[in-house]
Amino acid sequence: MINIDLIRKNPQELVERYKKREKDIDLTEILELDKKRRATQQKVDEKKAERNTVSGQVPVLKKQGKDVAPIIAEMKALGEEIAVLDKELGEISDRLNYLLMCLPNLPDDDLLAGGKENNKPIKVFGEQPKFDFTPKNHIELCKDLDLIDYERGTKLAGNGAWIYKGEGARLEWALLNYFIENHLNDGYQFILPPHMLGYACGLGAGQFPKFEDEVYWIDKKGQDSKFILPTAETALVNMHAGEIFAENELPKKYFAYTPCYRREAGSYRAEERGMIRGHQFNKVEMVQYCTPAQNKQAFEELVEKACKLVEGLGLHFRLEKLAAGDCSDSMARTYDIEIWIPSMQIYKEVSSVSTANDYQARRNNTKYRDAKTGKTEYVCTLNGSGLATSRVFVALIEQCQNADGSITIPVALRKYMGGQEKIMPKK
RNA sequence: GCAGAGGUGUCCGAGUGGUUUAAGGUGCAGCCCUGGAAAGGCUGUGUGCGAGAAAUUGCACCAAGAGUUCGAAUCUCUUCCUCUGCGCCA
Repeated sequence: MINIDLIRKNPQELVERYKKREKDIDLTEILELDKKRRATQQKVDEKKAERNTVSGQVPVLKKQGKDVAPIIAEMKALGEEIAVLDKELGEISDRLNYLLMCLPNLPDDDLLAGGKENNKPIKVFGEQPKFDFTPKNHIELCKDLDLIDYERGTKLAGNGAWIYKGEGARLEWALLNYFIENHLNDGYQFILPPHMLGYACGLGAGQFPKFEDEVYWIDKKGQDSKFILPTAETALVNMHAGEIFAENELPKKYFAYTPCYRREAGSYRAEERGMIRGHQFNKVEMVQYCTPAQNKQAFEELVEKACKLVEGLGLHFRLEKLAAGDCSDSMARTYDIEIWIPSMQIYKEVSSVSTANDYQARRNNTKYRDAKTGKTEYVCTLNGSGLATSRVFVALIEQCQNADGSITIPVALRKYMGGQEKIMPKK
């Protein structure tokens, strides 16, 4: 959520800043409603103040033997006036709040304007592998090595579902273990959150109302229902909703493993077969809560951690700074890690590291108490995948394949696979 | 899922319609006392939305929402959660 003071003070400047996101935002209704809300509240407050004082005197007057009937009648009329105004105030506030909840985050100043086309590679790690044989794509490899069963996955759960089996399951699990151990070593706290979350979590993370139709609802869509999380961020970023941290508790560093469940409605394309995009994929997610002063360093730390994980697998990838329009609506700044998929001749996102600044904290009311001033301020929340396994899996088996059809397991994963060095084709 | 008991501030806990600061304690902060500390004493002590240059001040908040009433922590309804017991458990 955007600080409404900023909107009051300089709406035109905000409109300009949103243009970097290629969004035309009209703030006039918000400004009008805000004015109206304050005026109405003032009226209601005055009338309530009157009712409080007058009603409070009733028992006193009664004791003195005075006739209170006229006062009660008067207050009844006043009460009806209050009810009308209160209802009006409620409607104004609801609408205003809804509009504020729909406003995207402000992009950080140093971001380039525009969309995807203005994303900027910052650093390239490793080199594109050269093959002196005809490399297979990951679907062929998974079938020949019997790692993934696509047909039966579809039989069980339809399009966009697959089954990890045998060494495939083991490789996936090894990746998760490798990530987890890394985060533990860096002092992050391991969280296994519930997968079914209440509506407030989606709203607090900034995913609702916009993405209400992109998640799976348990029962029915709506505020009194639950949805299955599309990323562990949704859970992690709401754990401290409504709480006030002491400044010395920050930064707070968490990571969680969960599958991520997404409808991905209408987003499939022919080239995204296999495990490039599925309704369920595994991910380890990192989240930090920190003060605004710690924000920059926390962001760099998360980027570095994500890079280190891919680097440790010896895979070729690049780090990209996203242009304002390509950052998701809740985020002020995002760096993507994109991994090389040889068969597609393209880099695909395996991690997205972002800071929301105080945008999410304002939505779910997460604060800290400044040690010097004693005042409460909103925290900053940051998140980064560390990492999403399904695409790392794809890149890994494609980049590490050999002429004989086997794949070489990265050294970092071997201890999670009983020391095994290669996965050999069956036959 | 059924039945009973609950949900009050940092925490403990009183409060079952009214003299309006939600008692009292505890914790925390400041001050007094002390050579220093403990004990003791005094003062202060939440969040949100408004008004005001500021001091200050209005409203709201006793799990959440709705209702009854001149007036609700207190009464009614709905929902959520916790505890105890029973039931269910692929």
